[in-house]
Amino acid sequence: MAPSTPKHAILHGLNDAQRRAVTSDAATLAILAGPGSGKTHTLTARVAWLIDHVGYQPENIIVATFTVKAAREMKDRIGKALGNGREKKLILGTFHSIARRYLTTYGHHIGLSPKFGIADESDSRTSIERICKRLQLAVDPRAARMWISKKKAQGTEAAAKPTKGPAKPPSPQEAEFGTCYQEYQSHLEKSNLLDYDDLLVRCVELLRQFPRCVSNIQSVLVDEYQDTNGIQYELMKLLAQQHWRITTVGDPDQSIYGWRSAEIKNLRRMFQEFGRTERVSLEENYRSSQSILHLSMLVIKQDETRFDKTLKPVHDKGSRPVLRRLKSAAAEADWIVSEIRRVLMMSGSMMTHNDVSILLRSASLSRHIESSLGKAGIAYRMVGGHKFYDRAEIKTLIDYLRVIAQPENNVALARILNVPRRGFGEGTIKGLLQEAETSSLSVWAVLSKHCRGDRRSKTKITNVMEQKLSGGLLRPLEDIRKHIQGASGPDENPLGLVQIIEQLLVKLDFQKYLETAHADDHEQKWANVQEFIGLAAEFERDMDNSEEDFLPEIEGLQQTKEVEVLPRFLANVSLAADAQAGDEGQESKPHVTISTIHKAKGLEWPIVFVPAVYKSVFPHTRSEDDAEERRLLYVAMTRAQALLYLSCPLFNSNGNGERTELSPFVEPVKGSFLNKGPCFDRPVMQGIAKIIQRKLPPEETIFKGLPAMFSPEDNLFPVDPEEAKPVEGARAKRMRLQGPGYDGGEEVQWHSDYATTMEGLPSFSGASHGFVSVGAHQEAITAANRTATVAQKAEKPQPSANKRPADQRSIMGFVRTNSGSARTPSGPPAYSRPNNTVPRQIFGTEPLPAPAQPAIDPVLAGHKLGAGKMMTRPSVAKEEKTVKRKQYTCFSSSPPRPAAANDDTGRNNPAAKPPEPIRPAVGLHATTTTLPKGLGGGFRRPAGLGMEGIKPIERLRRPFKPLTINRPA
DNA sequence: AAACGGACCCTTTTT
DNA sequence: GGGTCCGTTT
Repeated sequence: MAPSTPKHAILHGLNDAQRRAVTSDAATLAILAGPGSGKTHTLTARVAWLIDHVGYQPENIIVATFTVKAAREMKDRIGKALGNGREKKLILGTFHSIARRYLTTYGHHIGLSPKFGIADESDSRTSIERICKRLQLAVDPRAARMWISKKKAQGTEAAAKPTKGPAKPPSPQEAEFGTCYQEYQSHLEKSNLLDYDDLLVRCVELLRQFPRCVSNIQSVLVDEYQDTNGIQYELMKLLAQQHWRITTVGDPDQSIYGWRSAEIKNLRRMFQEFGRTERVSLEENYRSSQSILHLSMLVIKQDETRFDKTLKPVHDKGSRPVLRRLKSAAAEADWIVSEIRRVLMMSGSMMTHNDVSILLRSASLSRHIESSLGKAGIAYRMVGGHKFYDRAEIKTLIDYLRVIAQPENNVALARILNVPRRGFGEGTIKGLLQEAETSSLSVWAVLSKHCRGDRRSKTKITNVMEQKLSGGLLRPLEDIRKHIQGASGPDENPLGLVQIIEQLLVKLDFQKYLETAHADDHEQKWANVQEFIGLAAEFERDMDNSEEDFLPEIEGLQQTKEVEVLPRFLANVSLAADAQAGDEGQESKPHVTISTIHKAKGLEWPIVFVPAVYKSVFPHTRSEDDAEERRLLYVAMTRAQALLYLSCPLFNSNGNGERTELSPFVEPVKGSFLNKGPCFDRPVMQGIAKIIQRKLPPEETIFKGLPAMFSPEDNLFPVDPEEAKPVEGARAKRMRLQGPGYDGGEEVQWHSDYATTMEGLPSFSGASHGFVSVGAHQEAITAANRTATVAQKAEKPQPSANKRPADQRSIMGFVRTNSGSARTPSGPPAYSRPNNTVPRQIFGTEPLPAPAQPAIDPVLAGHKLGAGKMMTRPSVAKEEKTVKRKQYTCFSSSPPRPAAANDDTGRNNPAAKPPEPIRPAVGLHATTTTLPKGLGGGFRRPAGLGMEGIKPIERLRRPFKPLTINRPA
C-alpha cells in the first residue's frame, strides 16, 4: 500500500488516491468510489483530517449519510479515529435527522411549532386516502402520494424553473393531485405534523431565510451522494453556504434510489455549479475476489449509457460465482441452507453464520428462506421488511404516545379511537374527522368537549361509546400528560419515558386487552411490548449522556432546547425506523443475515446469496427503470467478498406457479457462472481465507468437525431442475478418508444423474469473457462418449498452445512438477474450474508428499471423473502421468447411505422431493432462537413455525372494560 | 344503520 | 400481514 510512511497517523494504510481524497484542500471535492474501495474509511479519515490537521471544530462539521445504519457506522469509526469522544459533537446523521435537528432548534423562526411530530408513511397514506374519499377524487391515493412526494423531493429550484415552452395546462389528473396536495398540506398543518419530505423542504426554507443558523459550518460531507434528490442537494448547499466546503462520496453505479427521486445528475450539477471541483476516483477494490468483481462488471456494463470506470481488484481470482437453478422457491431455500452448511463445515471454524448473507430484491421473498433456515435450526436475522415498530400492538402503543405528546395529531387519534374496541366504526371516525375539519377543532378537542359536556358532537356517539372513550382514552391520557409536566402533585417528579409507557399500559389494561383481542398470540405480543419498553429504556439512557441532537449555540440566535423525552423518542422512532436494540451491546450468537438489497448497501459479507434472480423480480414488475434494477443486482453482487451465489427457481412461488425466466441481466453472462457450488478443496478454501484475511484451520481439524454423514459437494439438488428427480442415492454420502475409488453399482447411479443433466444445460460461452471455455469442455467431453481420455484431450490444446488466458489455471497447475513455472496448489486458488466436475480432493490423512513423478492435481482428476461419468477411477494418465490413487480419497465416491436413516425432518414437497439436508452435528451450528426477540433487529421466529403446536386456549370473550365511567351530566 | 368477524385476495425498494 | 367483500350481530 503506502510506499512511504505517512507523516500523519490518519493517513496510515491509505492508498494514493485515498490519501489525495483525505488531504485535498479543494473547496469542493467529489470522491468517486466504487464498491469496496474503502469509501467509508476515506470519508472517516477525511473528517479526522479536517479536525486534527486543518483544525476545524467537530461541532462545525456536518456529515450527512443516507441511512441510519450508515450514520451509526460512520460515527463509530470517526469516534475510533478521533478518540476523546469528540465525534459526539459532530453534526452527523441522515439528511432527515439533521433537518429535524435544525427545525426543532430554529423552526420557531419560520413559524413552526417546535413540538411538531413526524408523519410517517402510513400516516400520509391514510390521510391521503381519506382526502381522496372525502373529495371524491378519482385518483389512486397511492399515485397521489407519490406525486406529492416527488413534487417535494424535486426541490424548490426545479419547481421554480419555468418549464420550457408555454406552461401547458395541467391535466385533469394533475389538477386532482394538486387539490389533494393542498388538502394534505393543510391537514398536516392542523395536526402539526411534517412528513419526511417536509422535513427537508422546511429546513431548506429555514436556512434560506436564516443563513445564520449555519454560520458556524466549516465543512459539509455527504455520503452516498448518488442517492441525493433535488431537495437534499439544495439542503447540502444551504448547509454549506457559509464557507462552501463540500465533500461528496458516491458511485453512480450504486444509485438505487431513483424511485425516491434521487438524481444522479446531481453529480454533474456539482461540477457545473461549483467551478473547480476536485475529483478523486477510488478504483482499487479491497473487498471482492477478482471473479466476483469481474462478473459484477459484466452485469453493470450491459448498461451502455453508463459512465464507464475501472475497478482494480486487489485480491486473487477466487472461486467463480455460482448460478444455480432450482425447482421451486422452497427447493431454492433448502439448497441455500445446504450450501451454507457445506461451506461452513468445510471451512472448519474459519467462518460462521455471521459471514453469510442472503440479499433479496423484496422483503416478501424471505418466506421460504426463513422457513428453511428455521427448519434447519440456523439462527438468522432479517433486516428490512417488516419493522418492529410496524407490529400492530407496538404501533398502537406508539399512537397512544403520539396522542399524549400531541393531542392535535388526528391521524394517530383516529387510529386508536377504536383500539381497544369502543364501538367507533369507520363511519363514526370519518364523521369525527370531518367535523373537526369544518369546525377547526382537533378531533381530540371535539371529543373532550363532548365528554365534558361543553359542546355536543354532531357525530353520533352512543352512551356506551362515550363512557368507554372517556374512561379508556381521554382521561388516562390527560392524566399522563399532567404527570409528565409534574403538575399532578407538588412533590412529584416528572415522568420518565419508561414510566410513561408503563403508566399507559396500566391505565389501558393493555395486557388484558391483548389477551382478549388476540387470544392466540397475546404472549408473543406482550413480549413485544416488553421489548418495546426495553428499547425505550435504552433510548432514555443514551439520551442522558449524549449531547447529540443539539446544535452549537450561535450568538444572537435564539434556540429552542428540546428537553422533553417523549417527542424526541417519537421522532427517533419515525426516523430511525428500524430499532437495533441489543445488537451492538451484547454479542449475539452467530446468525445468517437476510436483508433487502437496499438495506445491504455499504455492507459486505464473505458469502452472499442472491435468490430469485428471475424476470419480474430483477427487474421488478413494478419498477420503471430497468437500469436501476440492474444496478440493484450489481450492488447485491458486489457485497460478496469470497463466494457469490445467484439462484433462480423454475417456478414462481406465488401460487399460480408460473414458469420463471432467468433475469435478462444475468442471461447474457450466465455462461460465466458455475452451475453448482464449487468444491471446497484445500486451495479453494485457502483462497477464501486469503481474501477474508483469516486463517484456515488444518485439514485434520476440519475433518474432525465434520458430522458422520455429510455431503461435501453441492449435489443434493439436481443441477438441472427440469430433470425429474434426484437419484435416491444422492443423499447422504459418507466421506471416505482414504482408500481406492469405490466402484460400486450405486455410485454409477448417481453419477449418471449428473452426466445426463449436463447435456440439458445451455451452452456456455465463457471464452469471450476471458474464462476457460467451460462449455467447450463440456460439449467435447459429452460428445466424446464420456471417457476420461477424451476429457484429457479436450483439456490439452490450450495450455500446450500457450494461449491460455491469463486468468485460467494452467494445466501445469494441475500437475505437480518441480518446474518453477507451474503453480502449486498452495498458490493462487483455482479461478475457473470446469463446470460440473466432481472434483476430488486429497483429503488424505497426511499432506501430500511432493511426488517425484508429477501427479495429477485432484481437481483435474475430478474433472474427468465427473464429466466423464466414470464408473471407475479414471485411467488418468494416458500419456506420461501416473496417478497414485491412494493419495486421492474421493469424497463423492463413497457409497451412498441408506436413505431411511436419520430422516426426521418432515418435508412437505413430495413433488420435488429433494434429499433431506442433513442435520448438523450438535454444537457445530447455532440453533434458532425460539425466544421471540421480536425486534427487526432481533432473532425472528421463522415464518410458519411460530406458535403452531400450542393450541390457543379458548377464552371467554370479554368486552374491554373502561377503568372509570365518570363524567358530569 | 353501523359495527363486527370471517373468508379471500395481494404483497418493491426507504427516510 | 393488511385490505376488501359480505353475511351476521348489535
